[in-house]
Amino acid sequence: MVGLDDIDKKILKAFQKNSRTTTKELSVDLKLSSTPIYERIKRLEREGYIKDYVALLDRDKIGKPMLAYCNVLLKEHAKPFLEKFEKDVVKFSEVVECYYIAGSYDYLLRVVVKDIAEYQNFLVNKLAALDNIQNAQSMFVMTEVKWSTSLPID
Amino acid sequence: MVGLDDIDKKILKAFQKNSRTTTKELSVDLKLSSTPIYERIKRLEREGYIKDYVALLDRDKIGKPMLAYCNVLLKEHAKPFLEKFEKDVVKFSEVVECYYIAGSYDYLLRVVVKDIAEYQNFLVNKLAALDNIQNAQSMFVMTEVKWSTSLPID
DNA sequence: CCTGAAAGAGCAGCGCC
DNA sequence: GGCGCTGCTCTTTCAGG
Repeated sequence: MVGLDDIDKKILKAFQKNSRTTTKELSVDLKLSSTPIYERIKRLEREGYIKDYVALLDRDKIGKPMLAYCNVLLKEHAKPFLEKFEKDVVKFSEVVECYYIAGSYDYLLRVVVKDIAEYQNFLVNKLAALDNIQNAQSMFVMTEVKWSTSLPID
Repeated sequence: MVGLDDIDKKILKAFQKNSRTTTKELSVDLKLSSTPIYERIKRLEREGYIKDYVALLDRDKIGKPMLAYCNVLLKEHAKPFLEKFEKDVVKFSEVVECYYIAGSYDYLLRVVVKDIAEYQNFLVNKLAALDNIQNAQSMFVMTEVKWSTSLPID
């Protein structure tokens, strides 16, 4: 992590928790005026340390309380088959994350749905409807013990 | 998802993509003045639809390019054992997410680290150092095919 | 539940150290 | 690098339909 001093790191840590933190607040905490804070933030955005500012919503509140992870094993593993699967799977709105993984399966999906019926519909009519699916194993989340978009900053 | 009309949903969708969207921009898109937009946003915050505003950072840039999911199986499954494990695991800064799951394992962890060495240190000196760990199976992410904090809003 | 205006707060640019 | 000033934009409030 070359190119970041302690002040940059503190700005990033603060923004990971709450991106509405004002330059004024930061300038008090970090004992600087707001100009250098402002310029550091702009630099962090420009150089790509900060990718996005987003609102995090409550799954229960917006009617998608069910969360599952789904391990997918393909039949064919040549590159065109992987690309086809990836192209198809990213289109499903239920799939909010998809990873190509090393391990006993090929892909890991994070799937957000309303209920069991919607999950089953996803599995049967969408995922399994793709060709090249060998096997899909679902892990239903019972408890979200920890969830954070904050990355560790040493 | 009772209690949300189309305008609310559009605000939430916009904010999931970019929380810096101004009430002014929204007021143009949604053909309203900024007052109702503002009041709707405040209501969505107050009622908990919007949980947080955060900055999303680039893992590579901040020096944590390696991502793994780790399935954990415990030895003992009585409630006090689960609670003990959860209490311990949330303390690890590498573990950014932890789910109690139904399936062949007990927990699924999202682990963010610098490299293999840091992962091994996590696995051997932190996770396996807890008592009650029966087995831990790692899935290393090779490609992040899709990643989004945006939830589907019907 | 909305509009429009007006005050308040924070951002962004500039000259100087 | 950082400071302080200044204009500008967006947020927030409020009177009125």
